[in-house]
Amino acid sequence: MSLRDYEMVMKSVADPTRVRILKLLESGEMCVCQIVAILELSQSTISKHLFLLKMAGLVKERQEKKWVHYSLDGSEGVPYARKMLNTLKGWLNDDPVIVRDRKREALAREIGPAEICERGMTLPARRAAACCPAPTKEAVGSK
Amino acid sequence: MSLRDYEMVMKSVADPTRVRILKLLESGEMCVCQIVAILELSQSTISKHLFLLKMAGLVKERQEKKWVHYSLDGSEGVPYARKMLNTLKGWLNDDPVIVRDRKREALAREIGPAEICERGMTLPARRAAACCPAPTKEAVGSK
DNA sequence: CTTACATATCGCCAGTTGTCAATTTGAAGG
DNA sequence: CCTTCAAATTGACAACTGGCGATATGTAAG
Repeated sequence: MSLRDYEMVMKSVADPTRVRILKLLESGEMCVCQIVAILELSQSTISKHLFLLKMAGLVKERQEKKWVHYSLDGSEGVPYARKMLNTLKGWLNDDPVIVRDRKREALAREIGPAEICERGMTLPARRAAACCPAPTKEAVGSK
Repeated sequence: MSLRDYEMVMKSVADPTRVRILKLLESGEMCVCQIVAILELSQSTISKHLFLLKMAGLVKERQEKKWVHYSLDGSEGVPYARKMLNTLKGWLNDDPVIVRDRKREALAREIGPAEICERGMTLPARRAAACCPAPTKEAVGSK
């Protein structure tokens, strides 16, 4: 609750990659492999960032089967983290990078961790608009 | 208003030295030499930090005679800065480092920029509690 | 016990950051 | 014009940071 804690929280949220992760988790918990696939950074890099976010009290983890799911924390006892998570929810929502991440996030949530891991932690091309067995429409040319 | 601006503001407030400066300015504008004297860092270091804070929209400057006075900015148009300055006002007020700075700040405001600069940007010893000629003994243990 | 696999950790490298000493800038006064 | 002096700028250097590949860890399955 002193300068040290403050610094850890603020340095955590000041990094662009970490804030991207936090923005992803705003809509619910997420598997490590999903985050890797969305952000297109190496698995070790994401893992390190998640560790720092956890240390700062910004995220917490939950293990299920062989996947680890992260979600926003901001519990009592970490007032700086709590406040910043809340503030962040109203920020950056129309930033181009965040918007792009959100599109990939939607895709990642659709297909789930299992398939993402099978694909080597990648998303299936960039068909955010229309996809594989496009049931009714042939809206392929949109964007 | 995008990730870039966000990053500049957040990295600015994440640094311990810069947050100490911001906390000093909460009680009013302050001359560069006063900040140097209070924080006991080199003049060039303080100057660089002030530059970064200014770039982020967190402080503004005002020239008077041969001194430059800095004060909190947080005007419209820099929403991140504005919000963070406000949030900061409620934070760190009982942190030991900040408390110590505040004591030295009081002294620096008493004697003013002119005398501080004459003294080579230093404060007259630490008589915040009791000092040099320690007149009576009872005031020492107040803390 | 061994294999497979998702995640964590380690070691390394390049780029950034915070600090200081030294110098430059620029305004006020002689 | 020249001096003075507060503040800004520059250059150097050590420390820290964010990225990656390689390896270790731990869990689930065979």
